[in-house]
Amino acid sequence: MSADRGYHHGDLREALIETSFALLAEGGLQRFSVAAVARRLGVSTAAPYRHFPDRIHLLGAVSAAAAHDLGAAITTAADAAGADPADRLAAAAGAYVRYVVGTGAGFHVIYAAELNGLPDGARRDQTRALMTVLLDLAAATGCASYQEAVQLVEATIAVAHGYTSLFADGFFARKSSSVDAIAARATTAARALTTRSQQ
Amino acid sequence: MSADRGYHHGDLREALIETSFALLAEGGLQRFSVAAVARRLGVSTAAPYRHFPDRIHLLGAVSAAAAHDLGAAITTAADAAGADPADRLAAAAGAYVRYVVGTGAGFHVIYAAELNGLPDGARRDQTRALMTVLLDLAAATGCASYQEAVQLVEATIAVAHGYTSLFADGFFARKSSSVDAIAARATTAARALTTRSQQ
DNA sequence: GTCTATATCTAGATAGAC
DNA sequence: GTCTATCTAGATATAGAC
Repeated sequence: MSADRGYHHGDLREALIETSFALLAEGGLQRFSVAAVARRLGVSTAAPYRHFPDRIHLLGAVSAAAAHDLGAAITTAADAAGADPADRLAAAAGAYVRYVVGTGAGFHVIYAAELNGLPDGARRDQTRALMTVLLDLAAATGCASYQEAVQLVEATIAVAHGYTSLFADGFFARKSSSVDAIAARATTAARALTTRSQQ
Repeated sequence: MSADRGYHHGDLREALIETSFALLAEGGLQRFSVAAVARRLGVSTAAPYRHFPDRIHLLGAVSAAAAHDLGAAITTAADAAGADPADRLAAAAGAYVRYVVGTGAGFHVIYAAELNGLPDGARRDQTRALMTVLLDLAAATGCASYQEAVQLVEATIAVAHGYTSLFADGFFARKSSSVDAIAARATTAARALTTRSQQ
């Protein structure tokens, strides 16, 4: 989902997906529009409809690509974090922040309710793989049950998504606003989720 | 911001604010529109403009009311949580989830970037008061500095906002989807943020 | 203070020319 | 495969009647 593409007039389909990421990163789903993507690429507003039947299918393709790339980013970050399972899961939160601030495509896009009816096999495979990556990281920390692993994943993503979303809304003070600073805080907060309670 | 209002034809201004909350709770900022609020109240789409010069000023009034009510909800929850400062701050996360799921008006609305230019004194006072409530709760846990308290507030809100926002996007499985269940998990996760690390 | 009517804008989506 | 042109729909906002 990130490899060898010719540029539009060559591969408009791939260019539409890439430019969708750029638009999402700048203005969120709020300001995303098929027309804006087309304008950004210098093609007519009708052109995208040769490649995607409607807006939802374009977002579905973005969702699939994001699930794939985010899963890869998380795996890479976990491996870089070393052997401790709790550190590896916490690193996933930091990777989430960095990926989503850069692309605008977090879980609110990947798992958007409006995509639920889409019979998109590629997307289904990528989202399942992403969830498997997360559940494996959570299970490795010593969860007693599948249910517990699910809830640990939810908590980790909630922390990461919360930081990302407040950051995107411009909530954090200027001086604390570097992506890396926010990612580091998300990692620290996520790490606390697996620390055995000991007051 | 929640007391004695006659109904529209009596107090349309107040009714517009209340109905804005209902719309935000149902569809988020995404689907909020002045026209939809008017329709819901059975008045013409022009009527709101007799009370607010434009959409932004209506959202500003919503922001002020939300900051006030959320601050009150957090104070109440903290007091109900008892004397332990860490429990009191964690309770704020649970109160945030319950309030924002019910009203749709979280920090992304209260501190929305599009409201930054608004010279709205009431809103400024309410948002400052809300932040003071949170900083006091954080400081009481034994923060070494103002900066540390700010970051603890940020982490607590990030957790709460993350849960809320994933919940609103329909991410959680059906069976785990009661507001109270999500609020409880947010409280637990927030509580972990102040637990002294001890592996 | 509210209504009807309207002007303007933007988005989604389609038809038909090239 | 892309363009021009166009239709529809919904939103913001204003003007003027009542």
